[in-house]
Amino acid sequence: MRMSQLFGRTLRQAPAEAETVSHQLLLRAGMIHQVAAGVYSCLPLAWRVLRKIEQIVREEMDAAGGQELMMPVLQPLEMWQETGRDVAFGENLFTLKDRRQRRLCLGPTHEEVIVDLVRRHVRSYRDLPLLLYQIQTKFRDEPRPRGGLIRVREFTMKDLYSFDADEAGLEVSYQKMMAAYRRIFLRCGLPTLAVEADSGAIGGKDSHEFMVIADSGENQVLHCSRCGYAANAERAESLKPSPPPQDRLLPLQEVATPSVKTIAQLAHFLNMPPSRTLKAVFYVADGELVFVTIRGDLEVNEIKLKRALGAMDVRLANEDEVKRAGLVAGSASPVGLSDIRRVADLSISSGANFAVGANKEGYHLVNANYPRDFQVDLMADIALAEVGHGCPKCQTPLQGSRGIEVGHVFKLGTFFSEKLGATYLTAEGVQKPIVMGCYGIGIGRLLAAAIEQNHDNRGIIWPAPIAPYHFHICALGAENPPVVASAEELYRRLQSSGLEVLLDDRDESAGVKFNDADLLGIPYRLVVSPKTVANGVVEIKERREKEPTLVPLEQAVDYVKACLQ
RNA sequence: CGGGGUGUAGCUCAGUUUGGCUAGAGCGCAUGGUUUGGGACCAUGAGGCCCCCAGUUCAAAUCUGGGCACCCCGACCA
Repeated sequence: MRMSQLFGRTLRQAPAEAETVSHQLLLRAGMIHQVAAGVYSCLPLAWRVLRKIEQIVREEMDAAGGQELMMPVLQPLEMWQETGRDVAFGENLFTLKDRRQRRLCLGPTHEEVIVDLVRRHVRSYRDLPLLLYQIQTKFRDEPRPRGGLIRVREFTMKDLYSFDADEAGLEVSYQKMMAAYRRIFLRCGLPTLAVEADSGAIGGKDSHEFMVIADSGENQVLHCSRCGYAANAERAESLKPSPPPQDRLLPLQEVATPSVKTIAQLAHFLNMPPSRTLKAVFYVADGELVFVTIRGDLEVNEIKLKRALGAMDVRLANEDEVKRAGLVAGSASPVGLSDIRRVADLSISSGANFAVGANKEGYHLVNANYPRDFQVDLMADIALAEVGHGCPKCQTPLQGSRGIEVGHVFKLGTFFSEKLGATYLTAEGVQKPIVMGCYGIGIGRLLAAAIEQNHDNRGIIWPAPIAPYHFHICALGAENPPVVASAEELYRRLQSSGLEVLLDDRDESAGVKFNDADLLGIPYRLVVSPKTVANGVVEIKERREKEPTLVPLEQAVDYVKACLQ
């Protein structure tokens, strides 16, 4: 490709709306253009990268036994009503009506469609296992698109679905995919961390996210440097710090605590650490007010709470709802309460003689102990794991990082096959639901993550396997006939050797060409100038390196080919 | 949905507080010339629905009301 012909223009300054590095560089390199919030056009350079990533993904999916197919974006809403996921997705689902007023949606994912397809074709255990995938556009009306290609409303995703006869089969498929994912990200030049993840309302037991560690990541990841435990903070377990030991249980006692509202104030007022207090937090779970109690030094993890309650939707209660339930915010506790659902974190039984609210404005109780002084309806781990807590496996303090989720694998179990009647006959002639898994990779997000991970202050540094071109020839002196002739010949020779080459044949100064080359981040830069022509050499520099190598012109093609090995 | 912010040339931004002549700068773009190893220089030029609608006024980029879009934080995100 000739730079003089390439569609897209580089920018010296990044548009003001871009904040994350990948977003800025994609805009400055002229690779993407925003059409609406979370909706982008990809210009030729970006499209080449996306196709390369897709191809790597495709090869690995095929190698793992996957079969590629293609399903529609446009889907009848009825299918979603059958599984109840129209409600689960809620506003995130783009819906529309056709001319006959039939309701449709733009697929945010394809479980419904593929299960509908598979149930018509799979009859017997002999038809299993099956691994089917597509690389397809998805639509999700995200509440807040952000970070350029990091979080968008229309995006390309590879989604593979596994169909097995039983849990053991699912485990095999799951491990195959985990291994394939590792290879994919490795081939794309991206170090990733597989972390335990929340599987959501639908998912089964196991789920892993593949995280690219980057400061711009949206996810908090906790990991243990000793045993390798790693989990999304949404789901991580941890050993909490121990509160001061208590010799014996003391009698419950009321104390006046004028204008004490927060845990910090209470701890200060009573001169005890927050870990000797219990805090009350009020949530609304699927419309029902829930009273949540947790040790004062810990935070509630809403996702764990949601899972513990088996709720579709959990949110903090507002002031009104709290008042109407007769609760005293700032002085609430489960002591003496019974007409409301009470949930507690396991931490309330680690420690003793807690300070809690008296359910009376201006008063608290000291020496509250579970279960002596109060009961709960549900006790579970609903605490947010934090950096510094102990690793649940080996007790080492957990470390934290930010991560970009580029892949996610789930064990779905039989949720969809049961809802939609996807069954098979066992060798014994028994009808059973198919056991499913699903496995996604965001192609565009992977591109963005690759930039987040591979750049310097001059621009992008593409990992070679996904670079839009491998070689970038800078012809310095576009009006100098020997230089032009030499650059053109080099360009032809590289191309006819099957190499992907970008030729900067523009009438621009050396500075402009070098800066653009650094910005675009092609792995190897080849300089042809009056000097190199006079010496019969070409100057070859790796994007990551500082110093170039001089290579005799006649050896250039061989040298360059060897670079790619 | 809550909080904050921004909409003026392709990009970055001034001008809006205190209404007033033909709306500006830098970069980019076009043409010509001089340059050519890290974003060169000179000259000339093109380019504007000042986000939209309504209002106030002799007069609105500027004031008022309403709307829209985009960005950031949070909520949310099988």
